[in-house]
Amino acid sequence: MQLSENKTDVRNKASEATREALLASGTELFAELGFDGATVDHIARQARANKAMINYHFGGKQGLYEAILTATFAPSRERFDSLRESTQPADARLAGFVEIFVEMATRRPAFPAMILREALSGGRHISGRTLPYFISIFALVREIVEQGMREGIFRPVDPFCTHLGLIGSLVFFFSTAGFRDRLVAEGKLPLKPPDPQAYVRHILELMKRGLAAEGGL
Amino acid sequence: MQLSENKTDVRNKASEATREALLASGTELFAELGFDGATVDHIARQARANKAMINYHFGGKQGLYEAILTATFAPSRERFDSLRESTQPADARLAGFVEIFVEMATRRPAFPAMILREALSGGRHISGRTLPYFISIFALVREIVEQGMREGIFRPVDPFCTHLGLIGSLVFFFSTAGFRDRLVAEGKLPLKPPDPQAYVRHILELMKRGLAAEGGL
DNA sequence: GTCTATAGGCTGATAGAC
DNA sequence: GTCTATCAGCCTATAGAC
Repeated sequence: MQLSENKTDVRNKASEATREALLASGTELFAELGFDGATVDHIARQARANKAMINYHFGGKQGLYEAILTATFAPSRERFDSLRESTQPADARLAGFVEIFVEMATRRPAFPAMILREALSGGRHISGRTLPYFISIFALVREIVEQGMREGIFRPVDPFCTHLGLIGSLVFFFSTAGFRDRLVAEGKLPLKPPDPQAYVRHILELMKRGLAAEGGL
Repeated sequence: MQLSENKTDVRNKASEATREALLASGTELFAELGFDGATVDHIARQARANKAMINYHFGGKQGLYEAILTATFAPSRERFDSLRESTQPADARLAGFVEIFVEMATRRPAFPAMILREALSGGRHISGRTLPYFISIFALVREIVEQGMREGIFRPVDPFCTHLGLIGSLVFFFSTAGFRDRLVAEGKLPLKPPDPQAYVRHILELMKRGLAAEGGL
């Protein structure tokens, strides 16, 4: 009995390992090459797994893609939910949102590029059930801005514009980091690009000053 | 003689027409589906042209792609060059840059998505000669910010961060406009998204307040 | 669970008639 | 310049051995 369990454990672990390897290489290659650009052959080779394993574990290329999207969002879902119910002032909540986003982008560097590609192609590869979830997370910024205006911390601004401006500058920075690194490595970009922390500090300072209520300075 | 010339004219015009049609449908489909996602068959069909014409006019799919990138930038190239040599104060030049960018994005709505996709995939589909040109245009923002700091109009900020934040929020907004429109049309987004003019005004105001020198208010 | 071999479809490109 | 017909190559997915 114990032996049998151990044997199953080992098998599960091995199975789990190839599953994770496929998720990892898939994330990287989908982000860099897009859904059509990344081939299952390439993904499997990079994961040192067999091509057929993508079918076995995820039911196909499309299944792997969706599994990656949900697997990446899932760990931060709780943090977003608790932020949504937080009673902090608006500026602290806004900083909290950025913090969670940066943490996600740091843990899975390829993720910003994937959601951006999804937005570019009109959510073509996301299932109908997954889409509202993404929208609700990003709408959180909008809610926070509205709260800040009610509290008198922020000047009157369009919440949707503010939302898009913040998300845009964050997603753009993290999704194109690889490109900048490549340009620097090839000597095509003479300047050293900013590191993520410095960039985030810059954006938060810009938002703080740019959104501040007139009397609040 | 005259007859012969007319005949040539007609032929040239017809040829020019299919060329333009291929450029137009290519721009749209590359932006929406990416380089690998858009097939030459699909592009030719949408242009009501023959598949083989892509080879004849542009020497292949790759040739069409590069022709689109240069053809879109070319009309604005002079305006960027004159802005580079302008002696206006930094804040006016920054607004001028945004104006040219918005004009480009309005005339060719699919263009922001194309350059963004290019950045995501590390400039894989741009030839080595075209790349520096893109970089120099976007570096213009950095130069303007540095000028503003020298003039004392802007507070001390990292020019590269400012550059990335502005470009990011603009490119993101225009490249994902189609996605937002689709969500609204399908009733998945309850709010009406901002129109481009309102968004640009918002961003310029945010930058103006966010970058203002301490004593300058 | 993992592998190999292969099916079946689609892709970009071109040769050759008009 | 434009078209049709066709090619070779690559893609995803799967059947079947282990």
